[in-house]
Amino acid sequence: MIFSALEDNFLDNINLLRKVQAHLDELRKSERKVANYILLDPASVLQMRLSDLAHTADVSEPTVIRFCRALGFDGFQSFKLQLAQYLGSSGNYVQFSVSDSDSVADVNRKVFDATIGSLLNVRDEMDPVALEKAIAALSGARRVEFYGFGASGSVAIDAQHKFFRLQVSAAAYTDPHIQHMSAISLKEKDVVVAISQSGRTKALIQSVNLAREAGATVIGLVPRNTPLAALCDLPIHVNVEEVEHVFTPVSSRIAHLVVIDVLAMGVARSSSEHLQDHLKRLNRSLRTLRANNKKPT
Amino acid sequence: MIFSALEDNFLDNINLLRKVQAHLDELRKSERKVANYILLDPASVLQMRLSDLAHTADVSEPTVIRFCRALGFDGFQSFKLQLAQYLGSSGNYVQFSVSDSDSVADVNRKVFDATIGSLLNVRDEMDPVALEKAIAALSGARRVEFYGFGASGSVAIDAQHKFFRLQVSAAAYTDPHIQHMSAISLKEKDVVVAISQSGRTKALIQSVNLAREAGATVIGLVPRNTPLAALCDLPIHVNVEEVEHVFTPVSSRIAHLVVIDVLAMGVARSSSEHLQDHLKRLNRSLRTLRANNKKPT
DNA sequence: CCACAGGATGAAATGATTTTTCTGGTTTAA
DNA sequence: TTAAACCAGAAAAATCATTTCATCCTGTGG
Repeated sequence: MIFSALEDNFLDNINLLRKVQAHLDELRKSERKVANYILLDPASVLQMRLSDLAHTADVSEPTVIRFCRALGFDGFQSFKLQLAQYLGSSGNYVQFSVSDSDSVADVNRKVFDATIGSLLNVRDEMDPVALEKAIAALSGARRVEFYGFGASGSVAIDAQHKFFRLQVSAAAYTDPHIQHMSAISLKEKDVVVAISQSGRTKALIQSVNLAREAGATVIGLVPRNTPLAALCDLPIHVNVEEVEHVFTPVSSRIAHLVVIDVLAMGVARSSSEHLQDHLKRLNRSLRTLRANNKKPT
Repeated sequence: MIFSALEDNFLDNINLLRKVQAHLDELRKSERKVANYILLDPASVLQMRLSDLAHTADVSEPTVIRFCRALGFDGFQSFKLQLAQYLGSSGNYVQFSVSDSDSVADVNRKVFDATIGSLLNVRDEMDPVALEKAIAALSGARRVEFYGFGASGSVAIDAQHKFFRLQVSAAAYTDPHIQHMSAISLKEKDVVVAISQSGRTKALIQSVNLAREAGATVIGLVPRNTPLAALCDLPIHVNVEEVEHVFTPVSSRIAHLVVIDVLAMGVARSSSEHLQDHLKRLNRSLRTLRANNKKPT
């Protein structure tokens, strides 16, 4: 009972609809009608009064209230407010395409919102267990190499950057030959992070195979159900449904970057205070490369 | 009058609080009390009834209603719902710091949310006019070069990538010497995009100076009020307030990437159908580098 | 300096909507 | 088959938002 209460609380702020779904089977029959309608068209509920919803779901008004109470809310109003917040947080950021009539401000908004939408999706789809394993592997690694081509190449470089700062011996290779050469020289305590938006890049598959043969652990930032996902020791699934359209921005590389952030944060956390000292010193030394606030002459 | 109505409509779905702010001076004195309280602590309003808010703001209940109407809402309820949606969309994603007691799932959530929060901020702070000018400059450019160091280096590389696809002659330099050499060889129709998280990197300032002397147009993705911002022809301000803490992820580079996406989208839009053909062919040719769905042997 | 017009404000009445109570019906288990 | 528990809705009650209207300012012209 306590556990379920905690869980409720956890879900509360995350995903109301998921919570409704989860409670479906502990609801009474007619309350379930309400739940089903809400799941069907949550947005429309916002404009409704209690009696509207009751009528639409074909139940009486007290039933709707009992439904709200069953989910832990004070009443209908309080439920509606939560719903509004939830819809506000996830409803707005949708796939889109830019049309010619859009102003630059529109384009700006759409690109940002699409990116945010992707991030929200990826965030909720993330598998904490896979992350945990990956963080453990990275923390214990003797050496970490990041492989990627094209847009994922710059993700790899960025990742190298991040892990450098954590005093992890890191490299990023975006050239297939070098990748292969490096892969065959890996040892057991080494970790490879393979980054791919398609999950099917031939050269990368080959690098991963070589790395595994050499005994290294391979973490993959790849879409689910792809050849690369099947090949990695520790696949981290990053699924960004991208409409295949020239005017759709590619936000999957951004999702990848954020996942790298999560991994880096995890590694940093699991490391010693010694590292934190190091990071402070690093920040200080970077400052000498900067000009101060005076207008340059 | 029509214009203002349009503008209202525009702001409606974007940022309720900003809308309240904008209407401040056309409100009556006591209505303004309501507005001020709401701006002060919007979240608390959600739990309040009409009479609570009236009492807290030290006005009568009809006044609160008149305030809501003045903003174009049906009444108090409808205002509260909008507010809930707005707070849901931007309120949740706040700065944070990871603590030792956090689970990996928590870390994941926090890192994503912080990133999303930054993006929302940057999105709303973006100056469409600056963007428009930058897009115009890029569209007309003979050659585009991206300069950046460190984390901004990988942003530069990513940008080059993106613009390559648009058949723009693009280069990315992350080495100061090469930057300088390239900068002095630029011509008038060339464009440099200088990317910096700090806005004060000495070497980058120098490169920008050289590029300007050579006659090139310099676009800057830089924080406001920094030496680099002052130096660029077309500064695009990207302000990510980052708490200076080792365990805070650096999300400004992600904001930069999204801004690059916006620029690329803008350039793509303003270009010919010929380009769109090109992009389709490009996608097809990339496909040959990929394995198909069969499990690799 | 006063009187008056006009708008701004709040008290109280009104009306809408939510919530509670209670009763009739239905299932379940002995 | 019957009692017990449970479920659902009608109607009453309570709550809360909205409207009406009277009052109070504020500023202006006499």
